[in-house]
Amino acid sequence: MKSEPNAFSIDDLKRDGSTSWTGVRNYQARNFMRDQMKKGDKVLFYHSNTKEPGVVGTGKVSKESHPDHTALDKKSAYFDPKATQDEPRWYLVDIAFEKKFPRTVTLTKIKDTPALAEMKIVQKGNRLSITPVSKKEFSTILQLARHD
DNA sequence: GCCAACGTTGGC
DNA sequence: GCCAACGTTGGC
Repeated sequence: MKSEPNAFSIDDLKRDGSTSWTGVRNYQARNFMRDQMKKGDKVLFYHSNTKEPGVVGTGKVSKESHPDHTALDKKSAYFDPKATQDEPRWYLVDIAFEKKFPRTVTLTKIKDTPALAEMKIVQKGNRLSITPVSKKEFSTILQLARHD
């Protein structure tokens, strides 16, 4: 799951303990949260649009799919006039903090790691903010977080 | 700040 | 239903 650290960083998640993943307004990303992500599933927390983009830690799904209330809030930057109480249109999951890596597993590092060549994040033009990660990829990232 | 790669919108 | 125009993402 990508987040811009300016908006919400791994440190924010650590501070808050958990968060509702608000603001996703892309159908594919929404569908992953609504249909695929189950309680207890682990997630990689990725910092995008920053000096050193990469995976900075892990979290886990603490609450499965429920409506993203910010879509109904006129004052929210994420307000969507097409969303209603009955048809919320946008869904999210809650993510609990697990750990922050001692160092970032950078996008550069990921690109240099053959075992991670299939990760969606390194594939050309992939701008999706939420993408599935295989168990193998997940454990490879954890290893890279421990040593080079 | 640039720009490639998308996704969405809306006229037709 | 097509597709041009527009907006956004996100690495560099």
